[in-house]
Amino acid sequence: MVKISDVASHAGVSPSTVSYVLSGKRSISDQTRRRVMDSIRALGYRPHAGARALASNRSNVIALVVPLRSGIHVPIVMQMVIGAVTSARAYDHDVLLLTQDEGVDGLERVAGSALVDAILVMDVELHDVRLPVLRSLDRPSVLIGFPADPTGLTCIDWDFEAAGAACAEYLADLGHREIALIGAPPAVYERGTGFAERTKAGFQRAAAERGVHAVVRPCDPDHAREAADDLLRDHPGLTGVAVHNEPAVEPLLAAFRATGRRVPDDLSFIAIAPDDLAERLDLTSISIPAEELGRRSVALLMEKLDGHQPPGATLLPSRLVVRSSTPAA
Amino acid sequence: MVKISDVASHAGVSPSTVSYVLSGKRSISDQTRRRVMDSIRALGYRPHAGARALASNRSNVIALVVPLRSGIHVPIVMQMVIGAVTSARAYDHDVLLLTQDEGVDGLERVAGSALVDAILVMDVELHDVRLPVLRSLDRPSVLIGFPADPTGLTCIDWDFEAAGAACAEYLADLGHREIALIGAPPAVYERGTGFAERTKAGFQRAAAERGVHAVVRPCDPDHAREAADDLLRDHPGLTGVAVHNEPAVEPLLAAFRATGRRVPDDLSFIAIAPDDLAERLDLTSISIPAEELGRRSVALLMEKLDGHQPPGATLLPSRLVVRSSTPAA
DNA sequence: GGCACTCGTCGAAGCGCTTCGACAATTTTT
DNA sequence: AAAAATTGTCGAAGCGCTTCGACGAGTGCC
Repeated sequence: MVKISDVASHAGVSPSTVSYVLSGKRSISDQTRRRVMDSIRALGYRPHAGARALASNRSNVIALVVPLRSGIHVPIVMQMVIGAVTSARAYDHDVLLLTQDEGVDGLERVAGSALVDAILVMDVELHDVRLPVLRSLDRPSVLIGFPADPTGLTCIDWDFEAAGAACAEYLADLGHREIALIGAPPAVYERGTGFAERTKAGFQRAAAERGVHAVVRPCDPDHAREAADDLLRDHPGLTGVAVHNEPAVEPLLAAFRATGRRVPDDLSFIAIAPDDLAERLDLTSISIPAEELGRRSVALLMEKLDGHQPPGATLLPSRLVVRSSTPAA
Repeated sequence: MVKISDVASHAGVSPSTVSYVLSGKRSISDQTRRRVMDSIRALGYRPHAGARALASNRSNVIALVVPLRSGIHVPIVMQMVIGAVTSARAYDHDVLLLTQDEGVDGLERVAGSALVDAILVMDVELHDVRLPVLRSLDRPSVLIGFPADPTGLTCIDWDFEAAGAACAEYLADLGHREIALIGAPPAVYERGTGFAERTKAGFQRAAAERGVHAVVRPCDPDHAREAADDLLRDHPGLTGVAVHNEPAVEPLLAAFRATGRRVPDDLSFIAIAPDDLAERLDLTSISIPAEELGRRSVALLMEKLDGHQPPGATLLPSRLVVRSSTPAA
């Protein structure tokens, strides 16, 4: 293994000079810098990560805690992971993967042993047991999702309130007077992940502002037909539907079509869903930028590592993409 | 931060003794061990990962390279990842996530800097550019998937040959005389990932052995209807179908039903697919144990880290689960 | 009773890097 | 022209751990 002292001899300087060339923490003459860089390349030198971590008290690794629960949409998680890893690399950091079932111990382990410099937690719940630990840890963290009490924490999430509102506004602008939001399965509302409630609130607020009649109904993907039938029975004038429930999107489309409604002629259909799904089905949608969320969360983490204090709450706007499940404006 | 010398003073022993208690590399009296363990708990001591890596030349971290390509089934990847991470933790190791687009440089970086002790590569292709690097690296690696030339490498994958054969045999045993394997999109065969070919080979071999007429047809999920129509037109006597193409499973089912065939009465349908999909659609299937593949690959890696030489090739058997898309035996 | 072992523990060296203080040489300020 | 500040480099200390050799105390054997 080639070490820093090898590079130093080869370049005719001291090891500390090599270190300063690499870190840029002290000024180095151009000539010296070039000689050192040449030696590094010539010898194929790579700093030893452990030695570096020991001496600098920085591992340049962040932990990423991924959810395991069923009911989450795996491709979205994966996109966020990809975004986070890619972004971390851009900041010259690596990503250590933790699963949620390592729980509180896992966090304490990787933080306590200085394996990682910071922690990114995906899929935070309203009353997450990890919150107190994250607050007490000596390493910065960023949460994806908002807990009930985000005091002292840095959180980021999609702006579901705005997404819900955008659905209602768009449907209202199309001239619909009676619209519905079909949401997550009842269990999700009960677990209180928060996002389902926020979409609903936005939808209802915007509908009220526009003077449009709005109903909200949870929906289990396995009972899409039932949901569609119920809605149409109770609200015969229903002509605009927003769906915030990925697995239920296709069943719901099928269910509405089965009642004889044509989309978009008789029914405007808009989905809050990732782009790939919406594209495949050619649905007007509120896109959920998963990869960007991964990237942005890492950016926040890096700010904290740099000693800055980013805003405690970040809401990522989504944008409405018109496709063919709503009439052309 | 509490360090090993703090524990040592607290327990009234030398630091080296604490280290030996932790590593078990020298015998320690029960009494001393207990005192040391008590001090560790009392002080909340955690060995510094970097210091440990530096002194022991072992980071206790393995790299996991995940694929990014489109066309791979994300939930399966995630399951393998989960299996790998969980298993690694059982061996007291952590997992560093690399994306495939870090490529060769990424491997050299994490290996060269001693960030990781070993490397697990998912989704290896027939003529993968990373193969020479992996061979030349000074750290052990395990590949998930088989390249054209696996010399000097340790590889593991599902046994698709056996899966294909099992399909043909099962269909033959049910009495079908004319059967079909509907495979991956043409592009997959062209890329030469190998697994598609192996399934096909097993299917054809077993069919020949049973004296059953077998056809194989690639299939793009977006053209399922076409595939079904073609097959039925060219082979009117077709009564047994195996599908090795997850996204196409549902479209194909729909397509066959649209032709008037009832499953399983007129047509036996068997899928090579992960359990969750097969369960949801209640299909007889060859299950693909993704999480187990993750676990087993880590087990192989650990063997190599222990200085053993595991077999160069491991094929993971899959098992046939009868559900209601084939007639009860 | 002496010799050869084993057992349990300790001290010290060293893993490869960063960083602090020092210092000579140069540049800027007065 | 002298004093002060800046620049570029070096040496040495030290980050927290593992591991090697040493050694005293106990054990078994002839």
